[in-house]
Amino acid sequence: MAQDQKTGRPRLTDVAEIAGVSMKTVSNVINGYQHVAPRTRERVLAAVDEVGYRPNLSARNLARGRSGVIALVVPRLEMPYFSALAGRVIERAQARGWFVLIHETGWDRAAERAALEGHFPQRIDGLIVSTQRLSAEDLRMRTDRTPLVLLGEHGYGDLAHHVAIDNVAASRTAVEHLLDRGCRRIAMIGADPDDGDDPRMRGYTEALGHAGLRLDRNLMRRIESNSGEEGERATRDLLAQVGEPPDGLFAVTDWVALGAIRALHLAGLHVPDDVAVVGFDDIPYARAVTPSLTTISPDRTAIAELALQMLEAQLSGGELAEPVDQHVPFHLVVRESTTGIGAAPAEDQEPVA
Amino acid sequence: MAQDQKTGRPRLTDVAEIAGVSMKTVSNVINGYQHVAPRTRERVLAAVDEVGYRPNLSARNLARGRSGVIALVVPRLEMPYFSALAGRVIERAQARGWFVLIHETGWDRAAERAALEGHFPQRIDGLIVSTQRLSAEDLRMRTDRTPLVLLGEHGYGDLAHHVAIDNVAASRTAVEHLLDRGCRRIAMIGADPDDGDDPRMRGYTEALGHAGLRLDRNLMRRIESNSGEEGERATRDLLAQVGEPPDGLFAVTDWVALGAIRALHLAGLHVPDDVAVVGFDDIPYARAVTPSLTTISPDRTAIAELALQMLEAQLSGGELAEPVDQHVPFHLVVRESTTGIGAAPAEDQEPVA
DNA sequence: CTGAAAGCGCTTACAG
DNA sequence: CTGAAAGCGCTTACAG
Repeated sequence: MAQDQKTGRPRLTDVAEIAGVSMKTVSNVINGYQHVAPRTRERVLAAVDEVGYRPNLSARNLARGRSGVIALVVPRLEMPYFSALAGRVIERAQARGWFVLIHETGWDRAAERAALEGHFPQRIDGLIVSTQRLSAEDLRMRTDRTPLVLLGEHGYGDLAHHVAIDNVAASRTAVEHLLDRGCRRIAMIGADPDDGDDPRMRGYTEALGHAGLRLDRNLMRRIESNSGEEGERATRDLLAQVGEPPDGLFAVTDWVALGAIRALHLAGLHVPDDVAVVGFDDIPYARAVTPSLTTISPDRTAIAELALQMLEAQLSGGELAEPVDQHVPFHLVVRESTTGIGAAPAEDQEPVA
Repeated sequence: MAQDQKTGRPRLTDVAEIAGVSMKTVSNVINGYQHVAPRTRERVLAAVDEVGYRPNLSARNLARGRSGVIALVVPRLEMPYFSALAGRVIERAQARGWFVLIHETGWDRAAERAALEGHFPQRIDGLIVSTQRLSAEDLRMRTDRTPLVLLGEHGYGDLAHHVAIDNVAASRTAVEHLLDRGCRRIAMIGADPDDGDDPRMRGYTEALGHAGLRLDRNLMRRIESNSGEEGERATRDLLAQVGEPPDGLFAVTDWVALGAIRALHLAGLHVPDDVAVVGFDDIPYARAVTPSLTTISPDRTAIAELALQMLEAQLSGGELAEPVDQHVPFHLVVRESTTGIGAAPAEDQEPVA
């Protein structure tokens, strides 16, 4: 049997020869095009199986005028939320024969804008950007026409495709859980009380409102960045300034929550007996720390899958080609930081390194 | 100016035309081949700059008979050690125009062996496997000839290329640090006392030996997997069985250390005042938890870079083509779990999500 | 519903 | 040191 000259692997031609059809027909079958006689299709598939044929993606992409590469832009891959997200994006992309070019911006605004303009070391077919600093203006200014999907807290109306959980509902759920546990003085670390557009702030406000509690600005703290250090600082400041400590605390991210817990700890407060804490993101550590962290868990697989579908749609001009804002599911994971140590068992049953 | 028919991007031909040379010459310059007249090279580079030329990797790989893809095989990407490693491998691969196909085995032995045999959804040019369960026999049985580099604790002599830190020296360093802090009853969680080949066990043994301390088998605990849960269980068992608790504890991984700390905590022991703890890996969480974790930090960038170099060498039949076992640097990061809370400040200065 | 042929943008012997 | 030409393995109008 004739084979790939350089690699010894079967080629489309080999399959065609065995099946007794032309290359075009094999191509049609492999790419799932219509109008192939059922019997022909079967013969082709049998031949594919027989020789173990796998398409050469370089050749395919070259012929199609595509690179077969999409870029995923994140602040820093090493951070748990983004590595977990990247894992799912890579997985869903692989299922489509795409590779993912990971690109880190380091939270740099200019780097994020450059990414929007498609400035990558190689040509890409699509772009997924997970970041918070972009403005609507940045999007309007964009000249590059590479298909784009935005992830992250904020949507941009019809300026760009966007996938996220319903952050308002998720925050409300988190705060309602604290209310259910009997908390009445609930602090919020990491949202801007003056930003009416901040979805996590709105969820917090709504939950307290529904419970008939008044907002206490002394219990809300802005932070410079979603870091543990900032969470710790903001919580320490809060404790120093309010007479009576809060009995519940909602942090914008798990990492901020870990910092907040550290501050509570150093102030001699017990979690959750003195202060119950809820985070956001469900990073792997959330279940490994003591106390393990109650948090909002977004469906990352759904985020990745939907983002990839949106890219595909833009490439083919299909249904999802027009910018849309879509929500994916989330759920609250209840752990020790709101129920008490020992009440919920440690969950991490998988070996880890 | 003529351009890529389908994408509008400049091609090699365009550069050649502008520079007034043949495609071959441009190719020589771009690929850094010898014997191009300096003035010709300059003209070509100027033309490359002028049009912003970037090679089409699909075309290059097709012509070269390569896929431009290497596979990275890990148990689970989401686990911090592996995501951090993957980040570095992706980075070093990108620098060479390679893409990384991430492949998860879920700690399944059969999946690991299948990976060794090159069973991937697409053709790959090289294989990096980070896992612990492979045996020398698995390696000898291997029929696939794809260039391979192994990562992880164990080397395999001349059976395969291998990159790692010196695990014996690293463990010794960890335990010596505990000795320096005055610990005399040092527990080891996660090594097999009966496995003389276990490098982390050997480092532990050597350090105690040098200090003139005798080994106490009651202080050594095997675990089923490197999970927090197992670390917690083993530590709880240890505390229940020894009369006097240890004053120091060395865990095979950070995640195991987090579990151990949880057990100590629940037993009413204070870290580090009652028991000082050292982990291994320096996962991002190590610096975020309370107390932050003293640990061994392997140079992951060096691991990734060396692994890529070894793959390149095998592909080109160069110097590193013969299987070698190479070490990369590590260092001890001293944090609160051995020095006390507040003694070392929280380090995470970067915003995280 | 299927075939024959051109073309995607590179690299690489082969010549000079 | 450089050029002209074939070839990598696909896809895709174009014909039938």
